[in-house]
Amino acid sequence: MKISPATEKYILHWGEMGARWGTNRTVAQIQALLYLSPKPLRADQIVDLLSVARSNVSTSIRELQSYGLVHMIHLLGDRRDYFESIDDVWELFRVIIEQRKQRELNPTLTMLRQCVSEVEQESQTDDITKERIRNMLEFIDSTNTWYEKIRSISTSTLQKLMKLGTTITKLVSK
Amino acid sequence: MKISPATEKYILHWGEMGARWGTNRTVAQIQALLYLSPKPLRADQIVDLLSVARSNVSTSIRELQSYGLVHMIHLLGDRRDYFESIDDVWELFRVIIEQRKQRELNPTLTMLRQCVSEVEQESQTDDITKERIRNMLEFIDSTNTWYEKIRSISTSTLQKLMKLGTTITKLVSK
DNA sequence: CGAAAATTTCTGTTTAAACTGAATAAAGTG
DNA sequence: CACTTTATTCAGTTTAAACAGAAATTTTCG
Repeated sequence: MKISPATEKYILHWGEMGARWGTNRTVAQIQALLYLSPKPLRADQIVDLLSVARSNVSTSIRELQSYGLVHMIHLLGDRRDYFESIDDVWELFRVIIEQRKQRELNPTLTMLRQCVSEVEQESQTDDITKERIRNMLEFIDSTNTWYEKIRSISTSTLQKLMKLGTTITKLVSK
Repeated sequence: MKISPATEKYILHWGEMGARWGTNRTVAQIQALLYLSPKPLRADQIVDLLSVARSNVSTSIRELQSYGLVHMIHLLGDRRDYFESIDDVWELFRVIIEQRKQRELNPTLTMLRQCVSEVEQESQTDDITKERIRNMLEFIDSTNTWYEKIRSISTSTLQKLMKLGTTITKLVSK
């Protein structure tokens, strides 16, 4: 089992991108590797393929599992853990959206609600500032409900929606 | 000029969140401060309000300007630079979307297209792997065109769209 | 129950980015 | 055209996260 040039390029790029999102390079590389792999992989195989420490693989996989992007499976007569990534890109998308909601939107919503209520008491705070906080709350709130809707939409509907384009605009604008 | 408890909470939270996205704490804090500020601020005021080094403010503002989130303005008879953030949340959203497209989607699209073409030559690569790369390309491609559409939609239409909910689903599913 | 295999936890090291303060440069002003 | 104010660049320091390797733990099986 070896990594081909094209798959290596994919994995390396994914690793760089992972750093832009919340995670680190190794976590993203492992996800990419598992996504591309036609069969589930063991931790020691990942160690060989990506040349990272066994301990690093262990913690990275845990992180991926906590995101719900990677699952552990077992084979009969083999007590070692095997791992596979979600392979449906639209399902991947849904899971990531859900995670971002949990880790970013929800805490921000809580904070903004507190700010809106606290800032009302503050006579020293400018009205414009108060309104901006309210506006941001309203926006994040919209984003939040949007996320919730996305999650519940079927893949085929999602596909159609994203490709629909400005057709939708006409339906809404009037 | 001072920061109130509620606005401080906002700024600190925003700083933490910024770290989850591409940027660092200070950059995000400055954006939050400028967003909340009813008047444009000078770099030295930001230094005082956030207690960071002058040089740090300089580089952070440059980053924010490069994103298109913050603009420099001048007042008559005052040669110092003043800065203000985009204050319309929907416009903020549009600008951020555009940036993410530029910095993440476009390079990834390029990489994926290369991978798809290169992987065809690779007889050692499993068909499943090849298909997964194609699927990812198709997905990122959809996301890309979706981004482009979002950018061109007016704020009021966007607001309606996001609040619409599953009504849309019915229109599409048949 | 003890040995072997497999995995996780822990500690110390490495690495990369963020940040500061000083030095430099640029832009007005008297 | 010196002098002051303001802004940027640069070099070194700090900080935080990623990572490796060793130690410890857990699991499985004879």
